Amino acid sequence: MPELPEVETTRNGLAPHLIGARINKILLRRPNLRWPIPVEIQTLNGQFITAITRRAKYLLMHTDAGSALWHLGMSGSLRVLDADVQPREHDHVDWQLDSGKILRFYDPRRFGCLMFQAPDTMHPLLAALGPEPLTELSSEHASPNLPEFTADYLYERSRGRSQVVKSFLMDQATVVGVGNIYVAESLFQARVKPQRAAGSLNRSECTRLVNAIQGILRHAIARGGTTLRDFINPDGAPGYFEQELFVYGREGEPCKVCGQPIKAAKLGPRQSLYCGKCQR
DNA sequence: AGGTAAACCTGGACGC
DNA sequence: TGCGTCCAGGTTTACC
Repeated sequence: MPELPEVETTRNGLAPHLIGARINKILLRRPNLRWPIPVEIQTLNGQFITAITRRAKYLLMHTDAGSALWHLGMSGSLRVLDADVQPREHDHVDWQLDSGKILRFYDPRRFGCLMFQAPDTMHPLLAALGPEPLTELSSEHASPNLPEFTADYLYERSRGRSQVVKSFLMDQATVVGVGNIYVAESLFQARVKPQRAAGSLNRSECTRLVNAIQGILRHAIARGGTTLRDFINPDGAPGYFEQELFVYGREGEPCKVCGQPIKAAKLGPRQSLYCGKCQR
């Protein structure tokens, strides 16, 4: 489901409810999501949540005794509810808080995860991630020696790569947070065809791509993310960015810039939407 | 080492 | 109405 803007929207919605709250009980309705939920997660019982941060598409909830590391996968969502709200099917995890609220994780496809990160360590899942695209939102959990996400960085990193630029940008080792929606929108705005080889990008195209990725992610965050199917923020509101999509989900519809029908191609296993006239 | 395919899951949309 | 097929916002793992 969620790309960086949806995870950031979730973080923004959760923070006022969670920061300073005490975790009274962690209820697991099943032992595993994508992976087994480690028993150490119960270390967080009785702890106070001191901060909630995001690294790539992961959310981290911190306490003095360690941190919870969440990923929402394709269909996961986190909401804060009154404690008497009955769980639905696929409501897999509840945290009961001293405020009388519960933090509830819902994830039908179970591609999400809940892991434990010990104090002053970095979970292996975070180790190979590339730079954050938005410097103003870069978390302190990124390795200090990561490069900045700039046109120079993108240009140098793409040299010699035969991989299509769309897959290259979705690779979380290149830049984090960009998934299938926002890569399509960014490539459109930068006027770059998704099937181009990454190594064929010139400096000016790298500049356009960095600007497009940053601008679109910022704009989507300001809109509360994109709601397709069932994304809602922790307070139950949808995102409003889908009204501003130029190519994603618009196969056959006229390009909002030139009027040509939007095309679809399979790149790797995934659908890629683009305009054959505007993107070169 | 880089690149690709398969794997993990469920639910909804579609065609017959 | 029912069943089979395909598709979906992600990422790891196993292979060439």
